[in-house]
Amino acid sequence: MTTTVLVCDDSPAVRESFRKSLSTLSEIERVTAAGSGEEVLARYPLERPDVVLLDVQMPGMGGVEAAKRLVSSHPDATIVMLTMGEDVDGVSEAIEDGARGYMAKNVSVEELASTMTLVLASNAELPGQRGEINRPGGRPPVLTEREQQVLDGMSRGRSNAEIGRELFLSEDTVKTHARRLFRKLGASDRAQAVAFGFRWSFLR
Amino acid sequence: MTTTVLVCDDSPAVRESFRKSLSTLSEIERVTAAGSGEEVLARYPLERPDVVLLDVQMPGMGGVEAAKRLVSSHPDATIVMLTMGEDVDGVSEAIEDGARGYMAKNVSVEELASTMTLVLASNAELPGQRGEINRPGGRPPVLTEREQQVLDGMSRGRSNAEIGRELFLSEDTVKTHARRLFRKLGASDRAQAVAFGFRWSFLR
DNA sequence: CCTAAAGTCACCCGATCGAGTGACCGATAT
DNA sequence: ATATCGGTCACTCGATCGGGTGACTTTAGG
Repeated sequence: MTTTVLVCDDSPAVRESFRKSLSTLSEIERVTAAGSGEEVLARYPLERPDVVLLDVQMPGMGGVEAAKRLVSSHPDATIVMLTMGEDVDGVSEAIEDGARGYMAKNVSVEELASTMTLVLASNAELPGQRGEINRPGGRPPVLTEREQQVLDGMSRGRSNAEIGRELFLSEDTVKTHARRLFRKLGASDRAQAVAFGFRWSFLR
Repeated sequence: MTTTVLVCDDSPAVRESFRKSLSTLSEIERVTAAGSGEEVLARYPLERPDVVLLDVQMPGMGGVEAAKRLVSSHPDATIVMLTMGEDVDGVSEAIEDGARGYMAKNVSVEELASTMTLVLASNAELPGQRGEINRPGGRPPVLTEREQQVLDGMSRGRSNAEIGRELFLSEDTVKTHARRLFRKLGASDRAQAVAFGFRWSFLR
């Protein structure tokens, strides 16, 4: 399954503890560790772990803030909060912001295993394969020929004017198709449109 | 193999003739037809045929000009020029511009078959799989962590300022990483950078 | 029959981008 | 010992982008 986990806690002891426990689980392929919320935000896009275990209380950016920012930049991130026990308020806030669950730091290996299984199972409700996960929700949008041609031009680094020249259209017309394309894909700019184009297999 | 061919000739009779002949070849999956150079340029990005058969002499945009424009926008296109026999000058010009070969319009089915086999075989010298073909030449560039993070942000539709906020960097710093990223990928803007990101598997 | 969708083109406007340049720092390589 | 590379930040400038709006036409659908 190549399941990877990113553990974040300011205490090296806790990180090592989780790393060791997680390594004993057969479904976990790789475990990496971070010591701060900032580090999590920096590493997430590089490692793209399947699950992030995030301590609630940390110096600097707390786990709740880190969860919030992580969710806003990566809505598909799977986050499980770690708590010592008494910060119920922070946990519930993080869960409202998108964390999938919580767990006490002093869990047994058995509890850890069942929690991870549960979280990964709920992941399995999603399309499943990596690459499917990044797809925006809902059914694939239907693009017109023009929209596909414009998207294709964008992916080749062409400006709207250049695309117009290639397709024998005015730049303004290209912009109209581009605007409709963005709406259909839910993209905010051409870079994101190209990304969605690949994820929906409009581009190769 | 799902090999597809796009035939372009201003004469419907010639188009139909090639369509029929090509259909008898087992390695050809699908044949589509166009009646002008403009149509070829418009349809290519939509159909992405494996081979384009292009008549040299056509009203409006000639086959040579069409080949030139097609190659400039799609360097990986495989083009075979079709000639009645006397336009050697145009054929050689098209070949210099990127066409893979030429063929007389009155070829027998056997000659057609051997030419297609040859062209498809020389295609096989390339990486092979669709999706590999679109990769820029050379070895995959080595991106730094920052460059990957910036690329990731771009694929999510973030502006440079937003990426800066996510990574705790100034917008100017993000722009510097973006510029270096473009250089390494050979991209002219963020949309193309994202496209290359997917093709090099930096993005998913 | 009329509406909706797609295609075409135009004008305005503020935000963003990308190029170019220069600079300082630390680590690594030569 | 010095050069290179990656990371950081700043400033300028012209080009491009994306939003908003409106309008005309054709085709398809209800």
